[in-house]
Amino acid sequence: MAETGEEETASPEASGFSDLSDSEFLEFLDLDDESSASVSKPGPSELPEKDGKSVSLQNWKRGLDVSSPMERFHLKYLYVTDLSTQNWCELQMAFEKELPDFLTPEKAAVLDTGASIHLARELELHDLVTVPITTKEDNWAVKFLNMLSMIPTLQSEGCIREFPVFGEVEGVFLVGVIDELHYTAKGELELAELKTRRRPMLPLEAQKKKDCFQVRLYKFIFDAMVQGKVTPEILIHHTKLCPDKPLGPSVLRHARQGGFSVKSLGDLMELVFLSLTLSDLPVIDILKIEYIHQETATALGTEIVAFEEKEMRDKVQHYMAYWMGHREPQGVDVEEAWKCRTCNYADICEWRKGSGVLSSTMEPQTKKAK
DNA sequence: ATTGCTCAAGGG
Repeated sequence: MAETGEEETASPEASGFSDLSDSEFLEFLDLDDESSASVSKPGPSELPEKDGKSVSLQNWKRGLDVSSPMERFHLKYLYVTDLSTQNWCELQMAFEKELPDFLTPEKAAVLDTGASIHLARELELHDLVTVPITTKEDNWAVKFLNMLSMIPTLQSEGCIREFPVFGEVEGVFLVGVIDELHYTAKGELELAELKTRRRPMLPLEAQKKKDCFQVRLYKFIFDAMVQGKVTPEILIHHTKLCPDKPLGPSVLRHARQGGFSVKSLGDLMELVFLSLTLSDLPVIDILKIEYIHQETATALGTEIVAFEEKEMRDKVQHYMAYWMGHREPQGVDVEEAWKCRTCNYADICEWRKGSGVLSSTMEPQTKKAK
């Protein structure tokens, strides 16, 4: 299985030895956080609100007019986990998108351990090969090549891990990765999502809710893909990929080694589309979440999740209304205010002050005029 | 140039 490795082409003096060998195994995935230091924040802080008149003088160049979060954050698409984070707390997710996140070391360590466990599981099934890439086209090409190698495995009822999914949902393009797909003894296609936990305890209800939402969304997107609803045109429209842009040499080499004679990204997209729709892949029958303890790998619990498409779609629609700029972001309900205790943005968040608890107790007798 | 723009999930 191929894994993309970023290559610095921007700095001319580093052109010599920056290549990663394309057969390098990924032994350490520790991403250096130093790159986040150079994030330039497009200051959304100083928008002059003026007097409410529509600022729609069409030829004002800069986006002074109101824009959706998708535009403000310069997003062409969202990750599935963006929406599950949004399920946890919409405001926290919004803060994370606009401020470079400052994870505490403890939190980072838990995430890191989780990532390692997931990587170890993936390595049980196949080796990883690093393919140097320089463009987003290369990156998607590698993703497609991985899919092309996994689909036949799935078709012959094998087990695959880290399967990419993408598609348009409620007008917004979503990109994600399914942990694992396999068939049960009864021949049903089962999605298995692994969640590792720092403490050997069952997850709280709020955690389960979020995880259930995540796997339902995966099924929704995967099903749409095998049903031919996700076309190359839709993909290109949202991602602005250039199907004719030449692919990097390492990607082309990797494709050839995989037995795919493709010249362009467009070729690959067609191939993936055909493979997805002509392989007789079923929709996902069963959604399963497994919780295990990080340190001991002890099983903590297994959830079989009902699809409940209607509820899931209503939720997505509500979330997308935020992303499209149709409504303001919301914080958690009072009964979930405990989430704020571990939130990095609690001190700059205005939600708790303005919501429920106070406003109801602060107007005691104004209504009792009889 | 008026310039540009994404590896997803990782856990609570």
